[in-house]
Amino acid sequence: MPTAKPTHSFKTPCEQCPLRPLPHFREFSRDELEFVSKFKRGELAADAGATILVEGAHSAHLFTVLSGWGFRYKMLEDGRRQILNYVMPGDLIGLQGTIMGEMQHSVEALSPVSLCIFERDKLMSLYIRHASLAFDITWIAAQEERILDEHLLSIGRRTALERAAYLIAFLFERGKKLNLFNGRNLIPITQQHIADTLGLSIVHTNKTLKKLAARDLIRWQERGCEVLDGEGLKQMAGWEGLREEKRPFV
Amino acid sequence: MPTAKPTHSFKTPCEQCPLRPLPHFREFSRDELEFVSKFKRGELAADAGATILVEGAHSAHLFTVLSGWGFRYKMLEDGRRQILNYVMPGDLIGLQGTIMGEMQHSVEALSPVSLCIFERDKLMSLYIRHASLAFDITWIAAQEERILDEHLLSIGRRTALERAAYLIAFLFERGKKLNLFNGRNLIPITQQHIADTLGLSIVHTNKTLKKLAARDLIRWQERGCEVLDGEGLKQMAGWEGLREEKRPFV
DNA sequence: CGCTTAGTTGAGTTCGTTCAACGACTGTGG
DNA sequence: CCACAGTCGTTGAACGAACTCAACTAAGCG
Repeated sequence: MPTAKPTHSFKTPCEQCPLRPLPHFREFSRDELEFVSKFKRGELAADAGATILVEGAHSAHLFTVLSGWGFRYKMLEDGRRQILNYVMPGDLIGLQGTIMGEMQHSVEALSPVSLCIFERDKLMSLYIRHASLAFDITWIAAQEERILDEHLLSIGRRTALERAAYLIAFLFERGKKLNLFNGRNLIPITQQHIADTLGLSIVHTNKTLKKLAARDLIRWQERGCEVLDGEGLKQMAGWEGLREEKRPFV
Repeated sequence: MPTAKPTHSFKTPCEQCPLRPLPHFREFSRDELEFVSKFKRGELAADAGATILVEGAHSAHLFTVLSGWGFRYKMLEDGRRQILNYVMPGDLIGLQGTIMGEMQHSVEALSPVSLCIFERDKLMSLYIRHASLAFDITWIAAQEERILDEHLLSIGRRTALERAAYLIAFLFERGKKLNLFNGRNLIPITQQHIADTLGLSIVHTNKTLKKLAARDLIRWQERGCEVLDGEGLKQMAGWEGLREEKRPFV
């Protein structure tokens, strides 16, 4: 279990951020970009499987994901693990730790991940000097809350088959918006991750995924889940999909 | 199903807010109080069982709970309901709708509830003029996220007995901090609510609660759950409890 | 007094679990 | 280059948790 995280002092200026041109994100003023650029302290690269943040830690940093896939999770004493949500480019991580002291969940990289590092001490000055960015951070927190609401509904009230369909459709939609697929719609995830997200055992998860595959909705391939029919998955889950909306990020 | 909500133009000044003296909340400066008082537009009273906010609505308001118990929930097409969290004094409701347009969950009163009404249009001016209060709103959103994380862990990975113990211990701790109990530790909730929170059927919920009662952890009484041993519940759930920390509210 | 809501209990069924074993693939060291 | 261990996915069988169906009690209310 690699925990080390190579720190690069390498720093792409925010004005040239590869994320900003994506139609999924809102546009930023010169003024905002300039401030964020000063707020940014450096970059960090994590290998697949590396732990980015640990439950219980008092992180001095706040991160924005630049590229790659990861996930947030919590564990019980005896090792039972629950994946709470997935993190993708544009997502802010470590906000809880920054605002309230201690992290209460861990974050792990699913693929190689690169992150922007921000200084937690400067967050208050962002609130004072750039209300629009402060509002954005609240927006991001409220959005995360929405997603957690939907996950809760899913785990609590959907059947195993619906749950699996929902999760994969969800990851697929997010990945599409962020332009994360090149040709093949491959989500870099193992069945163990799916099981730990859905609150199912790995055996039953496997059998459930086989049912989705039998209906030609997905195909399991080389360390990942290939989505064949995103709409079919949404229909199976009874899920409306994500809202079409420009979102902010820091 | 009562949906009407009697609107009072009655308005307690924030400086005399009954919540502010509670040790659970942080202190506020004169300046902050003055601003919040102007931000407040009125009060609203909801009967037990009344719907305060509806999924899909574009609410023009933001509320802070002044007194009473309520809950947030989402429903699937076919009527399956998932309770996401409970709302209690000091909680902000309608933030999602305010920031992102449309509410994606409903809120219902569990007991008679009174609320402060805020104008959604003035939220931006709060961000511009009072960074500390803006930070507080982010704090509240991040706190809600934490609670949802814990609920997700609970539903996904705890057994039925652990889940039930966790939920009741959670409601009990929150109620205690807010001084909501007078003598008897009675949580105003039905077994149907518990079932819809835990993602269980009502029959199995009943049998699970009986087990907790058999261990003298709770007792079911006149329209509610009486807590006999909060520590025992936490232990049974393997839950650490809420952090001891002053929290903000608006 | 009947009607409704909330809680209780038993019986039978379904869904999901654990246990166990095995195949395919990857990376590593001798 | 092969042997070996480790991870990931797959499958069958037996068990257990949670569900549905159904019937019944008790309390509250018009």
